[in-house]
Amino acid sequence: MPELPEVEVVRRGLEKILAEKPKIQKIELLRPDLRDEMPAREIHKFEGQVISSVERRAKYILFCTSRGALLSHLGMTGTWRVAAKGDERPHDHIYISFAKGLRLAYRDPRRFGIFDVVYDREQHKRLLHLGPEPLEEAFSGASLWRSLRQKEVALKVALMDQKIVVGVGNIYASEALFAAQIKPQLIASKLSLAKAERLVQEVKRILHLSIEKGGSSISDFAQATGESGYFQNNFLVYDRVGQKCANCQQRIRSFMLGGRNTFWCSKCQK
DNA sequence: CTCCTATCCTGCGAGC
DNA sequence: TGCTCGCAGGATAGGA
Repeated sequence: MPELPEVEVVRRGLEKILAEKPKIQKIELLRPDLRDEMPAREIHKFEGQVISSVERRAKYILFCTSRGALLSHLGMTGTWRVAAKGDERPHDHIYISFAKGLRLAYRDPRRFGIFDVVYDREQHKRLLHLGPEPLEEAFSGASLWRSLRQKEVALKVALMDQKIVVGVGNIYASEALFAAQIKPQLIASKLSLAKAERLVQEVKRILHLSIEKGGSSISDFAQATGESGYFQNNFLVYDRVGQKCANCQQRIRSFMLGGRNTFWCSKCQK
């Protein structure tokens, strides 16, 4: 489900919920594994710790304490919510309990998510090889262009490669390429510097706009606070096969690229 | 190395 | 209506 905007919106929701820096009373793992086995022994060491901040790196959420952090990745279907006593649902896999009956629940039907501990952010294997944050200045047209020079894959595939830039998934890759009027199947190394500048500008604009709209609520995505997002109403190509392009009379088309459905306008995107 | 494919898992909607 | 099939926001192991 979640690409950078959705993860950032969830992070902000959790930050608000945990604003008073509560102490973790109890962590319950309702099963041993999500995508991977969870390090139960290490996770339970966080009981008694205070969550001092909720941070994000790429599509990962970090519940930070003075002794390290709990790392959460939402996979395709992961959600965090406040679950009062009695509010248990199928596919709830983790409960984190605090004082005053506050309890966070992690629910993830497909279990593609990750829950792990991080002591050294520079060393953790999931964080080690990540590319730049798209909303930071280090991610520029020039930097993207440089990192694509040797890439002989389709531009959309490269844009979704977390070593090139983090946080951009299947929806925002299609949307950004449409906005920049570049065809998804263009070989990445063939992208001109000028087009790279344009693409970076559109990636940043779209991600910012989506965060502002609360992310995209397709299927059952919701913020940690339970509200839904509205950016799905701004999709111009994603999941719009057969509908008219916003710029021309052409119908939006789709095809598989790197195993992922890819949406584009063959007239606008060159 | 780089690139591509299959795979993990459940739910849901399309089509018969 | 009820069934089967294919596909869904991600990431990675393993083969070419």
